[in-house]
Amino acid sequence: MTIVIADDHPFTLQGTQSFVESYGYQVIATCANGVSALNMIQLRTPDIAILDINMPALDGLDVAKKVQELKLKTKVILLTMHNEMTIYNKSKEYGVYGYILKEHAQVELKNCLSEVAKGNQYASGSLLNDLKSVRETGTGELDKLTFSERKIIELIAQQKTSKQIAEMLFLSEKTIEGHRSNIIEKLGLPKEKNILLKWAMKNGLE
Amino acid sequence: MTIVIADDHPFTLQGTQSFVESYGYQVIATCANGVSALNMIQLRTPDIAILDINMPALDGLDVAKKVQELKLKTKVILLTMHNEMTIYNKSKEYGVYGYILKEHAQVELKNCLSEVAKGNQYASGSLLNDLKSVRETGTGELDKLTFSERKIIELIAQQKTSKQIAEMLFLSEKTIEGHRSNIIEKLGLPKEKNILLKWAMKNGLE
DNA sequence: TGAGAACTAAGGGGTAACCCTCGGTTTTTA
DNA sequence: TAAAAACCGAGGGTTACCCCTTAGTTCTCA
Repeated sequence: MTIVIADDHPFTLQGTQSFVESYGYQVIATCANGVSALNMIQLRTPDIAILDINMPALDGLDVAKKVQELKLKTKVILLTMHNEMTIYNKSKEYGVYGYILKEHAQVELKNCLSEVAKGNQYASGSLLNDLKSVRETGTGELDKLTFSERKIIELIAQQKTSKQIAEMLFLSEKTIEGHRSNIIEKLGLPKEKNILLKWAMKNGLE
Repeated sequence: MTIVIADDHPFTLQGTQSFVESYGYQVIATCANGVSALNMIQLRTPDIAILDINMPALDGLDVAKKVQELKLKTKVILLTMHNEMTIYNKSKEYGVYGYILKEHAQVELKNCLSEVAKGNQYASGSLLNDLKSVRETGTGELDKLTFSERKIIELIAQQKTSKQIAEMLFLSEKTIEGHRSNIIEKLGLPKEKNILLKWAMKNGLE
């Protein structure tokens, strides 16, 4: 089984490599960014590519997308610092085989590798717990909103005022204000000034 | 020369250790968090402690502060993902010997270690360049602010209102409002509602 | 020692985000 | 078909942020 690893932090790259090799897997290349990782994957089509999500220029998710588009047989495993629901959803969309938080990476990656080696998809247990808690408190709440409400909260996240949103959607400012109140109530947010702006920015809807 | 390393990401921890050891230095302990790092430093007083800044509970900066307070002879080197001026300033305050960005950690740490081994302070060249560029474009703008202004914008980023800030600092609400205006002017921000909140959240001051 | 910066504080004015209530229309769905 | 959502809009109110000006104190530094 051949493996390519990409991470922009040299230490993490080296650490990941030596860890993977300590379990007897063969690392055929390491890359410091997404572009060279993609090149290497196209050139050598390894069995597995372990990619950091946060890389300059082309990130791990972009590479996963490209791998899918190019119909390469390489299975992608993503490593990430942050457990964000949106990234997790996208990664499923791009046919990623594994998604691992760096915090509990040691055990996870070992299990993940052996599962992926068998051809199975892998979603780590602790990851699911983490994501569950994220869903309960955070971005997953968006499901409760209607279509127009979601459209509006996106514009709020883009720093638009009610007046601007009203103009863009050809509606009255008062209508937008009404929607705002409904959104706040549905999300169970506290009664504060700019609470929607804060929420939208915190939940990375930009 | 004895070395202790602390990082909450196992791969980075392992990578840093094997890197340091490859140059013939002796790593006597590795820690997954700041608390155990501090314990280890007090117990063994190594020559050098290489600490990640972003760790849960007690971060690298906190440990550096403690080391200084306890008058330990251990020299602290900080590793960081983000190049923030405020952290750099604080690290100087706490007598930190080295401050290195993980992006160009390999060469940097090598030089840094050999310099610190000689007893010299080390500030990396590329770091200075990075910090300069940061100052010109983004978060570095904080330098333009005075001490109290910086304190206030931090609280703004923590979602505090002027009233709350006033109570916390035992000042008049009007004083805080005055500071807000000064900050906006110094940062050259446009005249919009909540512009400071937006700026602080965007620039990750939480 | 005197100018300038920083810090403190006040008054007064504008706007936007939020709150509440009340109406109406359309679409969905039980 | 009737109730239930969703959608649209209005009036009236509170509050927080921002703007402007003025002004006294303290501190630093040339």
